Amino acid sequence: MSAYRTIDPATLPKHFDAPHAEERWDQQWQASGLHHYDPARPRHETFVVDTPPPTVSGSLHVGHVFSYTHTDVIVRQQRMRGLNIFYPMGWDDNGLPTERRVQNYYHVRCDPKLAYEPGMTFEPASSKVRSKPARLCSRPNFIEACNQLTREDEQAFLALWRRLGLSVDWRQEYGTINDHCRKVAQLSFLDLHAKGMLYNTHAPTLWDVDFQTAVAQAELEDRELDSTFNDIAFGVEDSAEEFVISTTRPELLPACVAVATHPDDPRYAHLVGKRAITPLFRVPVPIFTSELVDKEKGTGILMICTFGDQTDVLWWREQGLALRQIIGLQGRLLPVEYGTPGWESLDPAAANAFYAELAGLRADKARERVLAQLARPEAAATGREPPLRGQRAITHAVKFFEKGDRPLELVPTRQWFCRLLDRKAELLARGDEVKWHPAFMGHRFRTWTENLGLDWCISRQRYFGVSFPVWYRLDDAGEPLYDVPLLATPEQLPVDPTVTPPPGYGEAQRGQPGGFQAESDVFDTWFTSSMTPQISSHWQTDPERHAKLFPADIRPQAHEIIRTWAFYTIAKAMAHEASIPWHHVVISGWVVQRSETGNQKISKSKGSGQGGKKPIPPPHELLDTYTADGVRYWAAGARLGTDTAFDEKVPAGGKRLVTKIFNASKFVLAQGGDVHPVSTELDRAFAHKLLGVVHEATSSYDEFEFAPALRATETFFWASFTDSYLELCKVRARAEDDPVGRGSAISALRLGLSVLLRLFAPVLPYITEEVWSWAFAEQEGQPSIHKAPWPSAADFANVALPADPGAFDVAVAALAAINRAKTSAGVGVGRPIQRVVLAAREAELARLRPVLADVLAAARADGPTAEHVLEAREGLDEGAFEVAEVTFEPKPPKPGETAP
RNA sequence: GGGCGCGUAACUCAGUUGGUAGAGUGCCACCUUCACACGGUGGAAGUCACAGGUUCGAGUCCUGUCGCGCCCACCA
Repeated sequence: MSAYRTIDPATLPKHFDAPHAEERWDQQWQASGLHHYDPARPRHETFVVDTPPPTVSGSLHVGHVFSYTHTDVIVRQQRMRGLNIFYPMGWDDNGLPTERRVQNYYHVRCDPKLAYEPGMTFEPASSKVRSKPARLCSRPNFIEACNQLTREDEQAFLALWRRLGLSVDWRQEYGTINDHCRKVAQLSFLDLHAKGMLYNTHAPTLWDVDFQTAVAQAELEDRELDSTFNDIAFGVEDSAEEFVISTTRPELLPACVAVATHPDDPRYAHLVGKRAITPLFRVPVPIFTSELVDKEKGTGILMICTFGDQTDVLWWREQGLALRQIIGLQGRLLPVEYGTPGWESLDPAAANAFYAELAGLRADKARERVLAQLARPEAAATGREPPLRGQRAITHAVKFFEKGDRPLELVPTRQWFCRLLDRKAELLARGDEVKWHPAFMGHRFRTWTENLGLDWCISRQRYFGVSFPVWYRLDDAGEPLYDVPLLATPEQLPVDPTVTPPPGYGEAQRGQPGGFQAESDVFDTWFTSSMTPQISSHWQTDPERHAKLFPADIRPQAHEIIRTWAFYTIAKAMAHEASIPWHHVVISGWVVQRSETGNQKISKSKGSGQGGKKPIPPPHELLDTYTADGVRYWAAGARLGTDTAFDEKVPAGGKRLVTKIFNASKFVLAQGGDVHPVSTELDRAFAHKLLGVVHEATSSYDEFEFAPALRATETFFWASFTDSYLELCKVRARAEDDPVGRGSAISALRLGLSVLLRLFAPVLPYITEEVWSWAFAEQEGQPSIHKAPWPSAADFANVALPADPGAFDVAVAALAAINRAKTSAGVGVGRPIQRVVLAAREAELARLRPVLADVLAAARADGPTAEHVLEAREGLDEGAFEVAEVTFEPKPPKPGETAP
């Protein structure tokens, strides 16, 4: 007969040394290749994660820890199911956030006109340096600075991820600006172009005047601003009549090209077809009707300018209106001259005099100036009264670039677009094909797609990004021919067209008539990010790998980027391969901070500590205080898609759980003896109850819902395992005179601990691995718990069903009744009992008898002279036990004291 | 304006198909107990936002109202 191998608790530390264990196990896992993807195994045995590449902007916050833990918990559970895990990590290092951070950190600005300066170095800028103008550098130098800083930032992220225990296969690491990702993005461009989905055009585009770049619809953000409705009188051509329009943007008056009213509005019907005369500039503009005009808004008649909003663009196109662009790329009013073609005026001299006061001003300053002008009588288009007739304060939503500080303008520029509007139905169908967790998040995708109003603008006038693999031929006059772009060949990629000439051309022809000119724009970062599944699968470069990794299984992400990352990724997979990019989207909520005014998101850009409450500590402090397992416990407690208010009590509870696991494990594994099967009724009933928890946790994980699984496991662990079962079987586990009962208890304790450790392992990788290594690694022949089989009915195959599945709960209830009696008598639960009378209904007493010996032992009512009486009392509730009478042994004297 | 989610103990949150309201923290009392005082036992604490409805029975289903958050639309 074999005996259990035991541990000697004296050889273990008093408390779990989490920091050292975390470092030791992380190194062990890296060394053993535990997290490595095995390309030899087939697709159906593989679980593929399309990990979100975090934006490497330097600030790490608790929100990162939260959502990345979610993914890792899911991944670890899948690994224990025996699946071959593909879990990569990328760094989203290109794009505006990086440029902005580099500008601030090194106090530099990119000037694309400068020449590359080899050997230029970048140091963090001191406050002294910051007080001077920023250093200018060439585009290649600027990109070097970006690369330098992102490398540092990536190291900080990597260190955090490792400590948090993310079971990433670090061999699959990438940065979105690296050669591989640039190549995939450029291949995507070539494929979309070949499929006819791309076009470039010169048209009014959403433009950020600070960042000097176009932006896409998906990057818009509405902000409520205070504004003013200004009532301005217009004249009517060949008439003394006037009418009043309302506008929030009087500075666009010089760009007015038409006036519109509703077709059913009797107030202005007589004006339709005539020409209006603008005040100040006295420009005649057509008056027409449109269903889009709201009769109730303002005065019911409005001016159309190039361009105040999207509706202006629509009317401008439909009506073939004039283009009078006055807002320049930098957001200042451009010089114009009335009296020239396109700028007709009834009084060009006066118009030019007024406009001269405006030219060069920023839009906001121009607004004040125009309003001052409109208050002057000579501004009127007709009559003598000043045209400004009234002002009303309002608040209204204004479109901003989500990263920007000034309202967006609509400025005609040349941009590249990807056609999406004509494929909405297919996009919606793909969205339905994907399973969203939680399901209601699918609505966001649907709403966004249904309301899409613009094709995807994919070009950005920035520097640190992926280049277009495009050049344009120059005609004999040196003008670029945009309609027939020269494309790179796939073999050339990745390519920077500003450095490399197009196929068939020499560098000497750059910028020469008859030669070529590079496209200097870079891709929208989402153009690259939307390829993360293909970046990992090596789409178009490794078909075998691609087939094994695409589509992925899960896409974990946050809900605010459903319209960008999820949407564009679905669009790309649809366009390239008529496929979905992944089978499941798993959405994490936000970490929010409570405040008087409501909940605030812990923002990536703003950092924590908003809202006047105690700031949330940065991740490394949380890990120091609560250990990696404790912090993971906090994150794993949140249901998918649900926002969570950060409360330090929760990770503190996680740390407490870790300590409890440590101590309970020491106790269980210290119990030794000959091996016997689980046979005693109490042990069988305990095991049976645990099997129910296994089923519950497993079905939760089937839906990627780790929180209910953790909750069920934890509840059982505290209430049933440590507080109850350990107490109930403790005496028998040491009984020298009952080898069978003792062996049964020890087997059940070990089974319980083994199963519970494995149920906890995805959430608490460190403590579970630590305990596993003490005994189970050898016993089960599996060195790491993270590759041990996920608990199932197979673990209980050798445990016979209990005669009464509820016997365990009956025993717990009886013991609790005795504990109640001890507490109300003011004695400790460890005090031995002389005599106890336990009352319950006869049915309960019958169920108690098979487990009575364990209950009495746990209650210390099993001494040689102890008495117990079971008293049938039918008046009690079902399942209830009551102590009718109890007397205790006298308290033994403390050493040194004399007995009374 | 439309949609989605949320509203449960002082705080943070669970609550499966409708069947006597739960946990952790905090609070109170007691207990040194041979895994653990980073512990244990017990206790107090809720008009399940509000109002109707369906039902023998509603935190749960239906309708409406209020509050909070988010998504989308409007943006003259």
